Amino acid sequence: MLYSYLINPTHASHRLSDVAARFSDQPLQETGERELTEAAHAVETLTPVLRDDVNALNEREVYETIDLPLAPVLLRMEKEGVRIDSAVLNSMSVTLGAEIERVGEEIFARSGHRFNIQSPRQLGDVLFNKMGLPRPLKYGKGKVVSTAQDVLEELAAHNEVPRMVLEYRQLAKLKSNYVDSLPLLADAEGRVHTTFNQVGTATGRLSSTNPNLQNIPIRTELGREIRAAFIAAPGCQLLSADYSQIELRLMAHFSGDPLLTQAYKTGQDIHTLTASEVFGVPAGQMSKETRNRAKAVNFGIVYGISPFGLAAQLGIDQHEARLYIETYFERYKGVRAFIDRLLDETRREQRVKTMFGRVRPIPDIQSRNANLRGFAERTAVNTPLQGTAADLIKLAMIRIDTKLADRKLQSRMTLQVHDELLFDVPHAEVDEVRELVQSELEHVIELNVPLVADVGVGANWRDLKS
DNA sequence: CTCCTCACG
DNA sequence: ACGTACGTGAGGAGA
Repeated sequence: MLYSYLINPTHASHRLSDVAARFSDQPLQETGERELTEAAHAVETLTPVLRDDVNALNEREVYETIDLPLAPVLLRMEKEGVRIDSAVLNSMSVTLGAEIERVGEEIFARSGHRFNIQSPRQLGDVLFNKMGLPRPLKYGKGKVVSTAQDVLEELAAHNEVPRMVLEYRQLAKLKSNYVDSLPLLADAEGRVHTTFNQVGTATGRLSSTNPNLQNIPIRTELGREIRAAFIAAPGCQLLSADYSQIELRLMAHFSGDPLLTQAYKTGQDIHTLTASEVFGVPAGQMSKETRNRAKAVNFGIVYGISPFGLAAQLGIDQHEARLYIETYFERYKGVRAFIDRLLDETRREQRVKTMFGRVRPIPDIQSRNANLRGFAERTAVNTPLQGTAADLIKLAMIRIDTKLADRKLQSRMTLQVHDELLFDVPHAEVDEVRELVQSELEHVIELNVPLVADVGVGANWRDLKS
């Protein structure tokens, strides 16, 4: 919100916003005199308007203590870049290309048709018309029958082709999005330089473009191979520090819920606790599966839970999901009370705020359209959590940047991935910087529960050891 | 250009 | 009855 009022095209003239967009996305060396003149004019014209907006929304605090001092930090991170091993990626490209070819031929053979697997329209035609696989009931609404992941996973029970399509898609995605594109963007030192957009999200998070370095794979083994190609600078180690469950800890802090607060104060496993409370399974004899279902419930709380969403996530029916949610709120009474208060305030004010006063308008909270209102309510719950987490890591980044400079350290902060920071750290500085970064993250502000940051160090972004 | 899909937190 | 989990960005298809 802050930045949407700062630079958002919808709030400025198209001409000026175009200039601002072009300017912000371009290296200074490649910016000509004419563009600089236009940019200067844009700044001169926009400044008084935007300053008034910031004042009107009482966003001076968040602007002056967080977003303004963060800007030069982000600039340094962009210029520093992240080192990649292009040889590793180029070799992966060859392997992936062969795999894609092989799986593609297999799909053609098993389905009995040759078609463009990457076309959802052609794929849907083959699966549902030509092969006669069961059309998903709930996804028949649009023009094209959905062939999204969850649909194909359902179909995998009936036929082997959907599973092969999912594999094909995974391989194609990794190849085109990361393996083939990143080496093209590396500079002479093998470093890639993202652009952080500080003024593009609704919650106050950063985003990362050209390339997006905030969505580098990690969740699958094959994806993690790509992370291994992100390597330390010569003479350095990579150091990564990430917050543990910061949004749920903020829920504990904001709500003051006794059970949640006590759990974090005593270092309990929160997903195991939720599983015991909601599913009634004793912590001692709990399966991974049960804990994972509880983890989905906890995620749901942060997202602004709904029976529909939880049901879809867990693959259960909505009535069962509703029971889980009711049980959750009976156990975590303070969480329910907090959400009730928050929604009341949002209905009155038609906006939510983060801990540092970052504002997001939620006009749809008053809508007579239940669908829009539902969106608005979930947004109202999620934004203070996601947005405050964004405030906190930004503040920590500013302080870390200052301390690294004050102590004349050669370590460099290179990336932010929402709840994680990445650094290039000379071997001799590892112990000191590990301590510095962890401490700044964990003590960035005092809450009524501890903030916990985990730190890992290694030669690449995949093989980190605490 | 929009839509679909899927990578991340 | 309806129908979405919150927040992003990128590549490919198809118009």
